[in-house]
Amino acid sequence: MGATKLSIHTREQIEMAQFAKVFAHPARVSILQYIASQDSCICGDIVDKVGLSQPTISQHLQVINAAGLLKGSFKGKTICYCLNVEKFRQMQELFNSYFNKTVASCCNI
Amino acid sequence: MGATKLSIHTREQIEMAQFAKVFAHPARVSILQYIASQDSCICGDIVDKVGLSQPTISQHLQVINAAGLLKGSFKGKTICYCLNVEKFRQMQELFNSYFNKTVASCCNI
DNA sequence: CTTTATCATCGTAATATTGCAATATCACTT
DNA sequence: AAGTGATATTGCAATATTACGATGATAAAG
Repeated sequence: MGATKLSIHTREQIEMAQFAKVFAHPARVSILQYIASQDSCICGDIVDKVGLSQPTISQHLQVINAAGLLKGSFKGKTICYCLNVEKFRQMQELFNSYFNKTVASCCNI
Repeated sequence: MGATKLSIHTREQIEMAQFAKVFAHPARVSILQYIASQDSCICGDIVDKVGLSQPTISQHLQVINAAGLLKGSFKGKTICYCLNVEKFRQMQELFNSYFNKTVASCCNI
């Protein structure tokens, strides 16, 4: 065993986990910060900025992209990585909604 | 090789990742929802509710606890797992702050 | 003091993640 | 067509995570 049991969880719980996984590594937190901080979505600079090798950055970008949080043109010499702001906002809503629901009632010891 | 490089990241990025890791597994999302939904912080029922073995639930609880999100009396027959609402709110603030900062400026393609 | 119920811990197997070197790909230039 | 620069893919080693059975610890009940 070692693989996550998905069948016992709800679609919402799995979705939360998938989004959270994006931020569950400091490199990806850093990458997203950098992408958003640049008006002109520079790409290869992420490698220099974050301090990991190019293949490793590429791998992290795939994880972020798989969650639908990236947007832009992915072909050509200079690839433009942009934030998918719409998706990002949706995710923010999901987190906030979950957080607010969770903080509902609790025994106060 | 396998372990996360921590030295190249900021304290904030690492903190974000640590909190996000809590929600990066559907079982922990489910556990937190359950704990918060019960006024009386019942404990062993989590095992029945979530559908994983008792040791596995215990392991997940440790991860949540390590992030400081749990509170209560941890001794005796009936252990009372409660949400650390204060810490939870702090975390929510951290996420919201990060999200809002990140959605700042981006090329619009 | 023994039993019982409730959790935690240990040990272990299966799988996933992280990171990099080497290599491939792909578009543009010359 | 060959070269160049930028990114993706592959393959591998090291480590982390997930899950569970077995066992240990502890408090309440008998």
